[in-house]
Amino acid sequence: MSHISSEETFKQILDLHHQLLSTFERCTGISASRMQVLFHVYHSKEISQTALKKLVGIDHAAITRHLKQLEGENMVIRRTSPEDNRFTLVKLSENGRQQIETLNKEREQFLNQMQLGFGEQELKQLSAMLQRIKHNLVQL
Amino acid sequence: MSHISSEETFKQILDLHHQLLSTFERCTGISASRMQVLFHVYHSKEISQTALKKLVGIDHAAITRHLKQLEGENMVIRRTSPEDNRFTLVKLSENGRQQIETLNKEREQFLNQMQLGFGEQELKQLSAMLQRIKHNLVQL
DNA sequence: TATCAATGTTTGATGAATCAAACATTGATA
DNA sequence: TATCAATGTTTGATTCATCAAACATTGATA
Repeated sequence: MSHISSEETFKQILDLHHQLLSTFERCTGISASRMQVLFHVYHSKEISQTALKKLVGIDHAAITRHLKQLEGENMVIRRTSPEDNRFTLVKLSENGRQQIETLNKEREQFLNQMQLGFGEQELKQLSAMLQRIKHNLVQL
Repeated sequence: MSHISSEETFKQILDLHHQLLSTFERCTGISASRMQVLFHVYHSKEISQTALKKLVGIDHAAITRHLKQLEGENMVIRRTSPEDNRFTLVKLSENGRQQIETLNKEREQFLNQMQLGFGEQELKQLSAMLQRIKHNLVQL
């Protein structure tokens, strides 16, 4: 039945989301969004918090909280931009640079296992379907 | 690139999850999990909290919290089972029965819009893919 | 020079889930 | 009858995100 089917899809996405996050954290020892923050800081050398918010896709307040905690754990260094004091710039600390190697490997392992058995075509197809659902929601 | 692709899928699921929950709440005025609780209570006439936890797929502590709030809003009635005092049974209140009609319509509308343009075959295919990803995670 | 709108960040509050511990109840067992 | 393991529920604490408000900074404008 069509209704059961769409409810099923909805539940599956919610459930998968939960599985993804908890499995990611179990495998890497760090939450997915915090890893995403570190990942982008690593790739950007130095980046502003507002740019991070756009890349990671979470609220600026959450970005600040994550970074302050990572700063406290000596993973990143933050400084106010001399060019514009509104901007807080972030880069990996020495300790952070050392730990990012392991974290990236674990992250990659997780992502590889997640898509195991999927061909490029299937991933594109899945991506397209998820995009269509998102587009449908915009109409509401 | 394969790695970019799998990261993309991951981000898409996280993003879609967020869009689904916030759009659902905007359309119905109630959170998705709370609606799920009401939906199952409605369909079961009377049900235990522990059965609800299994159907809705969230923690027993969260179930208790949702139900106590719904009880406070006069949506449900809870009682200890005379057969076994460990079980708390839940059913819709009179007020709840009246409101569930509207909520169900809004929920159905949301689900119909979510899957607009999807054929049965495509939904099955999407479902299968999400299932495969979940299965992959179990291996970690 | 003072004022204004916009931007970026920080902090408090809130909602929802999980985790853990505490408590009550049940049925089995010695 | 007392003890035990298992089950169900409740509550406190925690995590993470969003929302809102407050604050600092910037560049434009009068």
